[in-house]
Amino acid sequence: MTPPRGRPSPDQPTITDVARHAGVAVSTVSYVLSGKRAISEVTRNRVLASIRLLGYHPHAGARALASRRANVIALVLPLRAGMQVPVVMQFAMAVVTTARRFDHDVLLVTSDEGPAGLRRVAATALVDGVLVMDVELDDPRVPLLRELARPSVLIGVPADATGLTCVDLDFHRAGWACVAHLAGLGHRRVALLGAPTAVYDRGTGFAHRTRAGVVEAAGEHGVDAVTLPCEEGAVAVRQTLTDLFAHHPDVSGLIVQNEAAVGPVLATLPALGRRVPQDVSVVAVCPDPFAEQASPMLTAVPVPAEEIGTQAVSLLMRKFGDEAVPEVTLLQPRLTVRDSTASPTPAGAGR
Amino acid sequence: MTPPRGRPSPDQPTITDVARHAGVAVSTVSYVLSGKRAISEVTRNRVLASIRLLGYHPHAGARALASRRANVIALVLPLRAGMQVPVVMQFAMAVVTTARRFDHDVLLVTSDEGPAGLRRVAATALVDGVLVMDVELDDPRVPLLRELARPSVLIGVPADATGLTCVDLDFHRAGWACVAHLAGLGHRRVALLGAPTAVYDRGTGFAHRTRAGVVEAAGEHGVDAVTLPCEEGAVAVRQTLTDLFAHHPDVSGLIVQNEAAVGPVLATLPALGRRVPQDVSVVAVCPDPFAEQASPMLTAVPVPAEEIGTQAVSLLMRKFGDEAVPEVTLLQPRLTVRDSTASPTPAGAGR
DNA sequence: CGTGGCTGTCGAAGCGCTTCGACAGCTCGT
DNA sequence: ACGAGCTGTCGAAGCGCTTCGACAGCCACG
Repeated sequence: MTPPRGRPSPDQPTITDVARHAGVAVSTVSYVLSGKRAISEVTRNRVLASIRLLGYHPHAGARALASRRANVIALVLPLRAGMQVPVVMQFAMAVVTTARRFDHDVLLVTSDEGPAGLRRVAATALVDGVLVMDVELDDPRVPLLRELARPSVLIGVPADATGLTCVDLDFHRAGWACVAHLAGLGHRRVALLGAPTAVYDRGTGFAHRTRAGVVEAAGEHGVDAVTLPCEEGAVAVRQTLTDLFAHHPDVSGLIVQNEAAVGPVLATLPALGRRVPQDVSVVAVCPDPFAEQASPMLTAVPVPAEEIGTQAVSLLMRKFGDEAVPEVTLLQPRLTVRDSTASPTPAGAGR
Repeated sequence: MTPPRGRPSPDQPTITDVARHAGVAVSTVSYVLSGKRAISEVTRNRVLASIRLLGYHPHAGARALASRRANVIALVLPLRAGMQVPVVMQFAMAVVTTARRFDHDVLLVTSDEGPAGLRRVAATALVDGVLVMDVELDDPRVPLLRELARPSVLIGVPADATGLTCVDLDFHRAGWACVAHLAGLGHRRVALLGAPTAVYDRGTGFAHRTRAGVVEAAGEHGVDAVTLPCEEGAVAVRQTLTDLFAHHPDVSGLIVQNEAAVGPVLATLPALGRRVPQDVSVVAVCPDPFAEQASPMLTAVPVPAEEIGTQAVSLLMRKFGDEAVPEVTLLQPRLTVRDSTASPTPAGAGR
């Protein structure tokens, strides 16, 4: 008997309702809201009062249609869970928060939709611009981004960045700084426990760059550096460390860039008879909270996920405003010294 | 000399362009796309060919305006980083993936916008419905959700769920199952290492429910259960465990529900002279990957983040279709036995 | 052979908003 | 006292799409 779905609520008020209620033209209401033309104090107040009273909110679709701006940006995140999850999350939050400050919303897109996902959201004008995270050195989305009608900002730097806008931590320098720190303490043999093999194979920039930085710094400082991938999970980490010390018993400095491995590494070393930092020093490349919650607290180069997110959004907004922006923005790493690094002890060194 | 921004690209094609190119009416193109009216095979093919040829994509805003459906849902996620980050991520990914299967996109909203954020996205018709995660027992957003014109689904169950749609793991039973498992193995004294204090204070449902389940099961099985909050970080965990064993030296079963604490707990116990599982059995409530990567592999009640996400989206879609859905959907926990639990050894028990 | 019911297509009326050009009143400078 | 130049407001024309009612042509039935 009752209709399938009554409309008990007298539908959301539209700008027309507001105009009628305030006794002005629709366009006047629009100008009050956008501020694009001068409106007298009294009229503005009358309109604002009506807006509040009626509980008016402009319809996003209509606005997007008429103004050709959706006020939404897309954020493309890697779905591959496990790895660097906290960083991704932290980053995402920074993006949303910053976007809101610019009066934009954020549409979440997963990497596994691939280039098609990008094309879809861009072509349908669902979003005004795109933020792509976890860009690989030779990423299939890069050419697409170049020809896309909408601005984009990449997190991570592909092999060829011409015509793009990229933001990232300078991982090369980060790796470099870790080695420099250890070398400065007197360590002569260090090892990089890097990302999982799959990450290197994928051609992920930050993994390769860190390694390159480590190798370069090792050369400059005259220390031996062995670099090896490191899978996730306590068992895998233990295996990796065991192997490492079997082949290189005199490694006294460890650089860990896989945040998922940080905990297990710290847990495993004592079990292997190596104390931190007396027998082996550990430097991590990971978010600060991680480093501070570890025991001992870790000397680390923090990954400034938040700052990267903020920067990325800001750059995108500047592009919306047709400003010219640099192709590559690399944030400088700062190494924070905590309790996990020390000069090698003679005993440790003599092992 | 050049105009501020030339329009070298001949603007995206519109439905009108497609219609003209295919020699049909605009409405015909629309019907081909929506399938809401019968279109002859030959016309459809002609239209589809034109669409492909011109690279046409319907304008999301226009579509939303005319059809009153944005095909976007909002996902409200807690910003509080640290805690259960992987679960949140896993969940978010499941939501996006499932939403895409229903041809919807996902707008990311942070909890810290509070009720205002919800109101905004709902009132502007930016989204058709809302998914709210991390709902507290007495959540300020709940009343708003009740009166909102758009459907919503909550992850987590507030104190009063009438008129709402909620999905969650049955944490009460999860806690219950952990105790039952330990009791079955012969443990007589168990402890719950719960969420951080702040989480209980916030009135977060799952924390309270798990504890209640633990307490109830303890009563039924005649075992002693002590429950205590547990902060994050290796140091805090060590402290908590030390205190625990100081006051309750004969606890032989541990239930850990704070996933961030799982690693540290496993690392700390041996250091405290308790082997797992010989001296103390450990059951976790955490995502499966975590449990499997730990060493030893953990007996655990997995948090089915993915299934919850999928369910939540499905329920929301059903509500879009005006279907009736249950107010509360509780997923049943399944306890997976691995290597971290065993019967207490006489020696261990006699401690 | 007329009539009723399909099927496939069209045209037009919006959806709610932005923006452009027009223009009524004013205020000034002369 | 008069036009120039402001200021503040209005009306109307879209933006690109969906959807409703109309209707031409066709088949089949009695």
